This record gives sequence, C-alpha cells and structure tokens, in this order.
Amino acid sequence: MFSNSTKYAIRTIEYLLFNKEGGKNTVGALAKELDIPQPYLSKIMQQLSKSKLISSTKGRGGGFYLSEENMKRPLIDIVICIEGKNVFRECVLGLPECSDDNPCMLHEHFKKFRDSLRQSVCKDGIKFLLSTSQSQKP
Amino acid sequence: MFSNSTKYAIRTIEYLLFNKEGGKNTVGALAKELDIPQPYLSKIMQQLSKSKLISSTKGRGGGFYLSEENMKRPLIDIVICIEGKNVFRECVLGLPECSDDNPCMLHEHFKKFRDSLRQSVCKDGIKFLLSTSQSQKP
DNA sequence: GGATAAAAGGATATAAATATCCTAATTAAA
DNA sequence: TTTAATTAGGATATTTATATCCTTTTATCC
Ligand code: FES
Ligand code: FES
Repeated sequence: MFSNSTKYAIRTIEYLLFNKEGGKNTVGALAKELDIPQPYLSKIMQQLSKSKLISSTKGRGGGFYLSEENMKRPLIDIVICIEGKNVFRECVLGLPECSDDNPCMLHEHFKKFRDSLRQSVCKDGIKFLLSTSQSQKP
Repeated sequence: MFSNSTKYAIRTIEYLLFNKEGGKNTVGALAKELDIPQPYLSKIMQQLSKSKLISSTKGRGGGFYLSEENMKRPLIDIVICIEGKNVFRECVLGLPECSDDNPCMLHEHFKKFRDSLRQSVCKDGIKFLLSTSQSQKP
C-alpha cells in the first residue's frame, strides 16, 4: 500500500503531535520509541524537514517537533513528500491519467480515500485520537 | 500505493471483463494492449490463475478469460493474491494491529477504502464502466 | 574556547520488487 | 503424427527501495 518510508513518516508525525511545540525529540529517541531503523528515519526526517512538514533545531538540545504551521498541513502532503511528485494525481492502477471521464475500476473507491486525506490536516490527528482512544500514550 | 504487479493484475482483469466467457486472450495480446512487459505479465497471470481469479486453457488457441465464478470474486482478493497474505488486515501505517480500539491516524479513512474493495466484485466493474463511460473500448 | 550533542548530507551496502530468459508441458490444427 | 501456439514454471538479471555508515555543520554547555 504505502512504502515503508511513508508509513514511518506518518507514524512519526503522529507521534510528534503529542509533543506540542517546544518538545523536541531526537531521531534516536523517535527511532527507539517507534521501532524504526535510526539512520533510515534520519533520512526521512531530513526530507520532511525540507518540505516544511516538520521543524527542527540543530546542535545540543536540538531535535524535531511540530510547529503550528506544520500541524496545518494536509495529511496528503506527507504522502506526496515521500512517495514523490503526484502519486495522488495519478490513477491508482497506473493509467496515464486519472479522471472522472475515463475512470478505472477503482476510481470511485480511491477518490474517496484520496479526498479524505486531502481534507484532513495533521492537527486533526490529535482530535481524532483523543476522541476515540481509551488508553493512548499521553 | 499499489505495487506494479497489483496494478497490472487489476488492469488486466478489468480488460478481460469486456471479453466475456469464451473470449480467450493470449498473454502476448494482453501485454501489448495494456502496455505491460510480456514475460512479467505472464508470471502475474500464473499467480492469478492459481488463485482461481482468472481462468486459462493451455495449448494452441488457448488463453486467459474470466468465468462467471471469477467475476464474482471481490476486488480485494486480487490485491491480496498479489500483494500477499493479509495486506488488508494490517494497519495501513504498519502498526502491529489494525483495530477500531487503537486506531492509527488514517484508520477511518483507510477502512472505508478497504471495505469498498471488499464489497465490490469484479463483475461490478462492467456495470460501473458501462454506466459512466462515454467512449469506452467495447 | 573546547568538548559534546544533535541534525544535515554524502557515499555505500543489502534486500526486495521488477523484469527477462529459457525450457517443459499441453493442446489444436495441418 | 508432426508442427505450431500457447500456458506453466524454473533460473537469473536489473532496478528500486530499504538500510547503514561516515563526515560535516550547527548549536549548547562547561
Ligand atoms: S482513473 Fe484510476 S484512480 Fe482515477
Ligand atoms: S489502525 Fe491503522 S489502518 Fe487501522
């Protein structure tokens, strides 16, 4: 479905949502907590950082965190950042073009999923998790 | 999103829907028509055939086609056949378990997509395409 | 200012997905 | 019964994704 890189990216951002602005997390800590290979996660964080999907400070005491701006980014941007280019503009079955006029067999199904990712921003993750979880990590 | 193999599989089955039972298609013809590497598609067809998602006859004049039984299979089976095992039971973000009790950030979004693939059978593709297309290949 | 801790970035190794090639088995036609 | 066309299946090559390693830059603490 998604590549490992994308999964890691979303899960990490999801985790960062619980460390509101100022709470910095080192790659080492994140990798351990989320059970992701540390150097690999490091690369992914770099990519996300370049695309302004997460924030970071270098040097001692530094780390990664989400700014208010970061939290407003739609979920789909995370996927696009890692999976590259217009993965969500393309047809899910790899047809040269995705359009309502010439839909593939999964077009309607996929469109709903895609649109829901477009409309949700990272911040919604907090609301969602807090509203549905009983024993979530604080 | 999906692997190339899965995309090829679904697109090919979609194509076969227009050649109702009896109309046999060689791998060569399918590969050419759908712009898929021929020997690679051949492997995929073998896999689909083993899982009874498509039918085939060997020898001269043989080829692949869909039986009525094949057409009743849910779309999700195609994905599972290629992508392997329980790709659709797993969490889309790779968490060890997917459940309503401990949902990931994409759980609700993904669940809808997954369920729509579970509920649609191949045959629906015909209905769907015929109802929405203006200038589809016959 | 020197030591330390962190992200940033380049280069490389490993594993998996994608693709190709070649031979065997099967069937139909000639 | 031979020949040709086709799927089935094994073995292998190529490309891409995944993962690791090492160096550089930046900031903090002492
Ligand atoms: S045409 Fe395939 S997803 Fe839109
Ligand atoms: S928990 Fe992630 S998809 Fe269900």
